[in-house]
Amino acid sequence: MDKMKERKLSILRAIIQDYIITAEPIGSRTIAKKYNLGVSAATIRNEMADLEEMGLLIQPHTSAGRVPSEKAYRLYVDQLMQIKKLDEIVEKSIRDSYKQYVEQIEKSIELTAKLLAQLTSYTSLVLTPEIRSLNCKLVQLIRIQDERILMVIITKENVVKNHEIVLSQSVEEAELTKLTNILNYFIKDLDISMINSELIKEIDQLSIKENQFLQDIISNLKNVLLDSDNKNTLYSNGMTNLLNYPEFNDIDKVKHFLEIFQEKQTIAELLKNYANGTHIVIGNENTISQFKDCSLLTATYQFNGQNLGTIGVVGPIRMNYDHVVSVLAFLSQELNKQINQNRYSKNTDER
Amino acid sequence: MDKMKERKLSILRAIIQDYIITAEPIGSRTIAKKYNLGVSAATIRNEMADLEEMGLLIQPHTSAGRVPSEKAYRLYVDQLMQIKKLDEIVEKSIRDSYKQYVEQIEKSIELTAKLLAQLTSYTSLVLTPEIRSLNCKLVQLIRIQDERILMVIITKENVVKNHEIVLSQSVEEAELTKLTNILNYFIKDLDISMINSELIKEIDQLSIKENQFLQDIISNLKNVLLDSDNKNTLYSNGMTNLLNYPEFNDIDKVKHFLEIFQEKQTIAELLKNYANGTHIVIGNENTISQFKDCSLLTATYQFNGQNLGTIGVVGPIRMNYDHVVSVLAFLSQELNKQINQNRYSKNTDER
DNA sequence: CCTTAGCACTCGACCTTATAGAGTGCTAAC
DNA sequence: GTTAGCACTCTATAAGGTCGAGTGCTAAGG
Repeated sequence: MDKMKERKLSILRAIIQDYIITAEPIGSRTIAKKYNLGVSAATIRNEMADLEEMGLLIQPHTSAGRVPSEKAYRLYVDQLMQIKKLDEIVEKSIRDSYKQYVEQIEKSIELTAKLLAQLTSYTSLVLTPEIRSLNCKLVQLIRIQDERILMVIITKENVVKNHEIVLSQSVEEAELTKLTNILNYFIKDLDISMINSELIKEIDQLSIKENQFLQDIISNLKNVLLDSDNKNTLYSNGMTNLLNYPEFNDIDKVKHFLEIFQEKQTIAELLKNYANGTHIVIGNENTISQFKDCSLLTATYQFNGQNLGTIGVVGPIRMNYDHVVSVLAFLSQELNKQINQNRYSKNTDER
Repeated sequence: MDKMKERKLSILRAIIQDYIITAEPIGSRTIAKKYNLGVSAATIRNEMADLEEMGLLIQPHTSAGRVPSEKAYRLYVDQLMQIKKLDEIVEKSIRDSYKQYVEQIEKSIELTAKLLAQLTSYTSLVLTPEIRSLNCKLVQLIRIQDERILMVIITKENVVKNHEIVLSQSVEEAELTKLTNILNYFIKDLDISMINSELIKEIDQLSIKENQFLQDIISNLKNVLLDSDNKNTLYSNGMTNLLNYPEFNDIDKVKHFLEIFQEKQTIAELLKNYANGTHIVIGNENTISQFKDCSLLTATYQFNGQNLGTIGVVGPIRMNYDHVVSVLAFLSQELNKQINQNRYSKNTDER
């Protein structure tokens, strides 16, 4: 009984692996010949009929071979696949490419998107850290012109964010310096959630005008940190990679798929649902209609143990899951190293 | 003689305008019926034969109608087309959308890309200002950590640019403030080309350490202003729009076309060739192979009379030239207003 | 001499039909 | 339980046929 089941699984695995490569329905003969399972095509045929009954295989039509169902892929990724380590040479070359961007988070993240697409031949999705999840290290106010000022926010993770503010009245250079100092005195190392009205009260001893400025600025700061416009952005690469796969031979499908990439915010929102651990989302398990014909694999990267963002790959359901999982694991690990190295040294021990 | 030529041109215009809409070879009957030229199909047939001999029309095969050649489009845009003003209502709604981003150059430019794509149903290309062409108003140095500092550059046009610098040794807060002041004293209102070694000599009276910092910073500043990595970036919108047109029904064409959009720098370089006035580049007149099947229309936007960047539209050769020209003209004009308004008021009168 | 109606001709688009072959399910023998 | 054999199914591909839009040419008319 168990042995039989074993054989069924072997056959299923063979079919899936073959289909991932060929994208064409697999017949019993093919399996019997290519994979040495020690049984004849007829036996395999019987097993395949069983597997079909179990909802794991689908026959496009009577006289065609069989194709794995989404349920089969689910089974495959949960139980059947064996993840291999990446090639040493590949790993080395990846590490080398990261080296050129040491300490440059943004660049490293962008690179990750490029590498993901290159290494998998699918489409990569990489979410940048959401600034609300970070901790302010420093806020600098710079006078642009009259009542327009630039607010530069630097987080502990050394992520930099600019934001222009228009105040209700003109501000002088000296005043701004003072405001910057006050702001930093209170804000330094604070979590966003602690920047609240109490803070404003604490600084009531300032002149009315300065107080007004500060309120303006703080409300802007909160907006930057919390608002939609400044949410995490998405890097994506290799959109055209998918056009190489026969499942995207249909122009309408391509259009439907590419359109979602015009609205990157939607994808960003989606990825945020997978903000911890790794996920494999197959076909109709996807909530976004554009991804119903695709599979999405995700992993995350961290700073100081805290999740910063999600990296992922979209491809056809007939995806090389083993390989993508390896690539994601390795890249997320390298990106972690890249972000975390040397950062504990001085300023970030307290908390 | 001249009258005959007149009729030929009318027929050609009719064919082109019809083909722009239908994308199908036009027969003599169609022209005779749809466009009241007062002559019979037979006459038109004769004229069409002439036009073909002149290289202005092409017959896909013997028993098909005729299609305009690229030469015909060239003639059309040079002599035949009549540009109409945009609809008042449309113009108003465009102006309204700009209003939300008053004084925010970057946002306004992004909006322009979006509007261009929406209004034309083609793909838009919008180049941001190249910072080298701008004039520094202010440079602010912010200490991130140890020897890492952030350089924020603000130009007269209020374009903001960040750049991280790693110095050869650690720097203190106070030192950095001093350096910022020195830098600004010299740099203010200077054209990039004037930030040179002479400047460095002028400040030789500083301590060796500070001098070293300053040299580091200035060389970095020059890099930002001149280097490839900081060249103008490209906004693009409506890439999928083109998939609606029958000339892009071929997956391979789509792939070929979309691939160039992965390498935006190439397109940016291309657009820089059209940095003044308006241009219409038809089909094989394009230097980029990906655009050989397309036409590219460009215009520019200015600050204080100086060209800042290029805006453009790519679409099928069978493009609605009249309309695109109108849209480009209007948007470039509105973008100009948006950028130039209120900016002369205070700081930018000298020069 | 230019214009136009008439007509035979051309050729791709599309539909129909025929054929080949991959793959199946079933049966009977091992 | 496994396997060889075989009739059957169904798609993909090719081949042939028809239709119609559009042409070029000719000859008649203003």
